[in-house]
Amino acid sequence: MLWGGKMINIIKNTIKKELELFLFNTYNQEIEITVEKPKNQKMGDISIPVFSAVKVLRKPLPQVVETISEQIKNSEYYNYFDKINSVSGFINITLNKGIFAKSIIKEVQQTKNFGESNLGEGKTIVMDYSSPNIAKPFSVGHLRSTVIGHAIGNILEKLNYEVVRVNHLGDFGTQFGKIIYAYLNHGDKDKVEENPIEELMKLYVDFHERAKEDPSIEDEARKIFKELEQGNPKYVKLWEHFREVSLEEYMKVYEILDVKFNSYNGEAFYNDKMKAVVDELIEKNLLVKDEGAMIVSLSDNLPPALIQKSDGSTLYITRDLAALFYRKNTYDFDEVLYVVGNEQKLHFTQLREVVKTMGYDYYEDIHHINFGLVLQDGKKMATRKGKIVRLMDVLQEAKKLSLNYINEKNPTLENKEEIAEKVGVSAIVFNDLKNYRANDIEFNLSDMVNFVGQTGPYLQYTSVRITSIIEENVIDKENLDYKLYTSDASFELIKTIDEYPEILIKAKEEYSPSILAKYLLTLASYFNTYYAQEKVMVEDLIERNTKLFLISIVRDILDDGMKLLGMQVIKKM
RNA sequence: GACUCGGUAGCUCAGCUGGAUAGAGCAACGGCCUUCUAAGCCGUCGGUCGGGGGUUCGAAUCCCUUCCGAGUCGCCA
Repeated sequence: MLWGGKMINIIKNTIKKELELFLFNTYNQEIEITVEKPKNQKMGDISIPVFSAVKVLRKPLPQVVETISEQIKNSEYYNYFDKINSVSGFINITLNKGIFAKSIIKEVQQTKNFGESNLGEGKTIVMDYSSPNIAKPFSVGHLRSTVIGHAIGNILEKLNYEVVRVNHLGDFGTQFGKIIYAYLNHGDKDKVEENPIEELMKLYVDFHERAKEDPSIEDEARKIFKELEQGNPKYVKLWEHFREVSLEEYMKVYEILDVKFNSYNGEAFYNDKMKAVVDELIEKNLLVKDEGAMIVSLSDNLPPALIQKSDGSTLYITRDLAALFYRKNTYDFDEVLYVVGNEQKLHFTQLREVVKTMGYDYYEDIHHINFGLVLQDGKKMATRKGKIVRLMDVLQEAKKLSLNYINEKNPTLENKEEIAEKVGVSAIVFNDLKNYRANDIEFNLSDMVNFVGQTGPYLQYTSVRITSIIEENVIDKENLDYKLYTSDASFELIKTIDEYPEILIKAKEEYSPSILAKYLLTLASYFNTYYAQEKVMVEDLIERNTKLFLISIVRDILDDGMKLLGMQVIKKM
C-alpha cells in the first residue's frame, strides 16, 4: 500500500521534518524531502530520494547522500533503524523488526475499536443511496448504489461521523403518468394483483412500444402526472398502491443484504415543498421563461437547469432542490452524498451550480458519489425496453453455486443453507465493491459468483481458517514474545495491520470502499502465506500464545472490514 | 458536434498528488493435503502501460495531440 501505516507514517513524517529543518539550518534553503516506501521490500522499509536536494544545493550526489545519511543518525527514531544504506540516489532505511513490531502490537492492544478515528466527531453526513424507481424490479443496477452507499455509510460511522441514510425512492415523475395510463388502458387488474412488479414493468415497457406508434400518448401520460401532482384522488390511490407493493418487494432485498435506512422519503415526499423552491428562485430573480419552460441559466458553459415544464409540472432537479433544502434544515449536514450513477453527473453539477447561484455556501458540501454503469453487451441496460437483470435471480444463483461448493468441500457442515446464502450474497456484494466505483462493469454472472482468488469468499475463508485455529483457546495478551514477530511472514502481517486505520481514512477521503476491499485482500493474502509457513498450535505455550494473538488481530480486522463492506461474517464454511 | 469518464498481461483490475527491474487475481502449465479448513500456498509463462510528441536527472503517472470505447447534452429520472 502506497500510503503506509499509522506507525510508519509517524516515522516517515518525523524524518521528513527533521531533514528539512536540518537542510534549512545548514544551507538556508527550503528543500522538500520526500520520504516514501521502496517499491521492492528488499531495499528496506523507508526510502528517501535525494535528487531534489542535489538539484537545489548544486553539490555532487555522493556528498549529499553522505550528509543526509549522517543526519538521519540524529533522528528521534534512530533506535528503530537497523541499517541505512544508499543505492543510486536513494537512501534506504531498514527498520528493526522487533522494535517496530512491538510498537504496533502495543498500539493495537491499547485500542478498543482498532481503526476508528475522531475524524467525524460532531459531523453529520446525509447519504442518499439505493433509491430504486418504484414499479420496477430491483435490478443489478440498483445493487451498486445500495452496496456502495451502505459501505461508505458504515466506514463513516467507524470514523465517528453521524450518518443519516436516506432511500430517496424514485416514486414520482412522468413515469407514473405512463404507468397509470398504461394500467388504466391496457392493464389486467388481476394480473397486476398477482404479480405487481412484473406486470407494472411490462406495462411500462409496453407503453414505450405503443408510444412509438402513437406519440400522443406521451402527452396523455404527462397530463396524468400533472393531475397526480395536483392531487387527483383516483390517480393518487393507484400511485399509493403501486408504491406500497414495490416497497414490499424491495424490503425483501434489503433484508437479504442487511441494509437499513433512516428515511424512505422519496421524491413524492417533496411534492408540497417545491413551491417554496420555485418562489425563492423567482424572488432571487433567477428563474426565466424559455421556450415555455422555466429555467435557471448557469455559467461555465453548463446547460440551463429546467425547473418547471411548460405545463407547470415539476422536474427531477426541482425535487432534488426541495430535498436538499429539507435535508439541510432537518439534519444540518456537514456533507451530503448522492450515490448515483455516472450518467447523472451533469444533473448533480447543475444542482450544485443552482445552489451556488442561490447564494448558499454549502454547495461545496454536495458530493456526487458516482459509479459506473452495469453494461450488457457493452451498452447501458435499458429499462424502457425491459432489458433488466433482477437482483433476486442473481442472489439465488449465487446461493445455489455456494451450496454446490459446500457439498463438494465440506459436506458435513451444519446449516448449509444459511452459510450458502451468506457466502453467496457476500460474494456478490464484494464483487461490486472491489473495483473503483466509477468504472463501468460488464454484467457477467460467472464473475459475480466466482469464489476463487480475489473474492468475498476468499476473505470469509481466511477468517474461518483463523477461527478454526483459535477455537476455544484463551489468549493472554500480556504474555507475548515480540521476537517471534520478526519472521518475514509475521512482519508483513504486522506492517499491514498498521495500515488499517489509514486505509479507512483514505477510503473516506475518496468515498471509495474499494480501497478497503483491496486492503482486506492484501491482509488475507499475507495471512494465507503465513499460514502455509508457520504452525500456530505449537508445543511452546508462549510461542503459541504469541502467534494466536497475532492471528486474532488479523481475524478481527478482516471481520470488521467485511462488516463495513456489508458482507456477512461466518465462523465455519 | 460539445462535454465527462475510461484505454496497463489472453481476461478482470491495482498503481496515476512523477522516482529504482510496471503489480495482483483469473486462465494456462508444474509442484504442495499422515501439521492447525487445498474456497488455500509456492513456482513458471505472460506487458512497446492505445499511438505520437513534449516537460524532467527520472513519465504508466504531468502537458499537448490523435485514435478507440462508454455516458451525457431543456420539458425522463
